[in-house]
Amino acid sequence: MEKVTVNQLVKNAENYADQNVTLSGWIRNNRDQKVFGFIALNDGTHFNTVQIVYEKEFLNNFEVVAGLGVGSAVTVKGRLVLTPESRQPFEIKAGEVMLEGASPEDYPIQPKRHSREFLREVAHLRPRTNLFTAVFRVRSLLAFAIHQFFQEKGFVCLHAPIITANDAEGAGELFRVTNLDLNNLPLTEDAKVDYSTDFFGKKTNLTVSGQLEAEAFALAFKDVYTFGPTFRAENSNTPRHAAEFWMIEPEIAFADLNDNMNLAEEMIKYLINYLLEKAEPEMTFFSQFVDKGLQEKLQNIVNAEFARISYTEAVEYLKKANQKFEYPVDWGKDLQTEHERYLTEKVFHKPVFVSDYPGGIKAFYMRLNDDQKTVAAMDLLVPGVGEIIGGSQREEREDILKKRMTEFNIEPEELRWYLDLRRYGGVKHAGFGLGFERAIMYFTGVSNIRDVIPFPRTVNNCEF
RNA sequence: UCCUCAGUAGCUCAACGGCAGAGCGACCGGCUGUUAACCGGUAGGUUGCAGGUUCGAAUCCUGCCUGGGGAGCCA
Repeated sequence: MEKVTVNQLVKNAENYADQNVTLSGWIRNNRDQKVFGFIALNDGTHFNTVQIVYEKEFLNNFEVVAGLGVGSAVTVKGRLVLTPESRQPFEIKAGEVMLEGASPEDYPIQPKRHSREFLREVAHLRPRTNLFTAVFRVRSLLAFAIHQFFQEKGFVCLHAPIITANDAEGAGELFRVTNLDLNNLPLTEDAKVDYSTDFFGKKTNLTVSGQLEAEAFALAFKDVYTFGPTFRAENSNTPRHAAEFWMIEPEIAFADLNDNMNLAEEMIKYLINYLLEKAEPEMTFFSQFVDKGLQEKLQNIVNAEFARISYTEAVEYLKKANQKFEYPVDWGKDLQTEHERYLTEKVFHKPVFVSDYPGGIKAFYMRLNDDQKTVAAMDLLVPGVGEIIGGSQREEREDILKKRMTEFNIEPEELRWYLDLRRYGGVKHAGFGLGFERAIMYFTGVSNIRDVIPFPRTVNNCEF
């Protein structure tokens, strides 16, 4: 008898009609009556469950099976029957139901709606629910799609270091990496911690970005990307921030900000198309129960051209908006969340690139424009989630870069190797960072980052 | 970190100064096609923690803890 998965059955039910099959999975729901019952079985290979029909007449352990609780693992042998008249296209008439692992009555997941907050407390069990089975399959598919997109275009993937001594990026608070005895710290003569005796002989931390390393590789391979974990020790308490998250950071040489935006737009559309095609049941589920009409919205985004405006134009839009903002709009000040939301949700109703921000509010490595006031930066804002991409053309002129570093209180000698990239065959290049989780949120409609990370790490929370 | 709302049965919530309740889930029973099944019954509580006000506190006050939402930081 053939061992099959739910995925195989759903996709080729006709081929298995009236055949005997064996499948193993977990019980999502079990409804018994006097002499027969129904099990909704999910084996993890497909979003759907398969209905198992069991009858007292054909089972030697009917009472045991009828008493099996939600969450129990079973192996079922039975005949596949097409049921085109019923709600499900086919079902399994069980000849044998073998218990693999029982699930007692205190199993926390019930056949009913649970709050996201409760399910976060049972993060080890929540992948067995409809919502999370869908979210995490999409996360897996999306990770693959990202590699496929860049590999198809000939990009080289590099694994940027996770431990780094770069202390000069200014991208937020850092997690210190050390193996010093914290209860007995070695001190220097002036009573500071003596890092020279630490593992690396210097102060080190977890990476906040692989960009600087990616630039080095872009100036060898031309087009590269990183895809890895990133760590920020910010005390951020929002549905969009986590202490550990993943980023995709492409970096392209002989390219400017416009090439950069073209790449970002092409990538977003590729990823959406991939999900609409490869995650049909999951996307339909999100569209029905998480974010009404999601599929149609995403389809529209694929067909639309993303809006592109400069920061200066954005400020003009905001100033003539007949809407009261809590924070005043003024050229030179950073855009607030309410401003970004207005632009993408009220003005354009689609993703919008905002580019060429004032130099004072952006990072030191962004290329100074000819106006001497703005830098070649770009953010991609999307409805609902806000900023999912931040990028720029990098400053390739060593003298200007040095000057910018000084303005940001960064000692150029600390990033000697980074300046070398400009000294030896330096060319114009650009790149961006895509927040992987924010992309998942945008594509699924799930509004809290804690619900798109298997075991999320946030302030005061490192369970599991 | 700041602002704001909430914490009552396993889950979702009601009771808002006077006997702590419902729906769902669980358990027991019934039901010959159910599908978040249905019908009947049973069990289940230190009302987040500590203190205070009151004859009396889930309810009012203070502090703390935890969670949600908003803001900042950003991806």
